[in-house]
Amino acid sequence: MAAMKKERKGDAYSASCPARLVLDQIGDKWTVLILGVLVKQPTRFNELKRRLQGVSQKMLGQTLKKLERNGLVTRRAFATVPVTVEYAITPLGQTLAVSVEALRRWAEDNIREVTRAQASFDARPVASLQVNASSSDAGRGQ
Amino acid sequence: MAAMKKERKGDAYSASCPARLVLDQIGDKWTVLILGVLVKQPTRFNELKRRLQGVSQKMLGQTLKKLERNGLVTRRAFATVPVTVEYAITPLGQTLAVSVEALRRWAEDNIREVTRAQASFDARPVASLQVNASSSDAGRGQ
DNA sequence: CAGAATCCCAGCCGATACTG
DNA sequence: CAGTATCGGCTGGGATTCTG
Repeated sequence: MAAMKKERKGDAYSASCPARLVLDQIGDKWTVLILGVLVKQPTRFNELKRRLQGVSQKMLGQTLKKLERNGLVTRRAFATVPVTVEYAITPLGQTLAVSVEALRRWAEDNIREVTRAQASFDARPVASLQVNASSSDAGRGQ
Repeated sequence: MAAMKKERKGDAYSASCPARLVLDQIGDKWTVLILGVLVKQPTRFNELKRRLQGVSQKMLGQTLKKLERNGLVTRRAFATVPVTVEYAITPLGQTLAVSVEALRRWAEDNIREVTRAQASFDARPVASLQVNASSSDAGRGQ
């Protein structure tokens, strides 16, 4: 019981690092957006679906369940005529949302510079790549 | 494999939000770990591979190239006998690393609470679901 | 040593259909 | 309204092989 899990060599880094936990949670396509809505106010399922244009029921439900399981959002069901369910962010979820917000700010502050770097990268000659190619091919780098 | 730029109406939310940019960059399996190594000191390819136990050459090279393209790391090649290549984090990359570090701290600070939430979630009765009856479950009301 | 190219599987995610 | 279940495409990513 007191024994700690010794990690396998292959997955060691990932599994042992708590950072994995966060990235597995927010790394997907919708979590951050959902959090972004819920941090403002509690929201019902379909309302959420409406706000996150493009999300499927499956992914919305799946992501919400994951968030709920991790204690980041709560689910409250009301026994109204057509069932009503409201999702709300938890205090724990709010603290996460803050860190995520920092990331979003970073993106907004630096998107210009990143875009510039990309353009610069894409524009360069790709030196030291096949010089005597079989066919005359300028091979545009990815 | 080829990177195609294609606008789709379904991805509008994602594409328009700069937050997507960050998550697309750090949401993968290795970026954060690579950044974690490079933020301490410049590192060669195989040294990097050694530190990130479990990464494949493909993913390491791919991820490094993406980081380089986004201006987060630099690549310097030395014309030594067996070629030597050193990767280093850029100032821009360092600012990102700071935000990522915040996320990592969040994870470390809250992993206990998340784990507890998960256990609590997994232990609850799940009303109106068929019982598989493999072993008696003490339904803890929540 | 550094990296590109290929094969292939697991999982994410969307579209659709069904339930309560 | 609020989900769940299933099928299928796409892609992330690991193992392997080849080059300079």
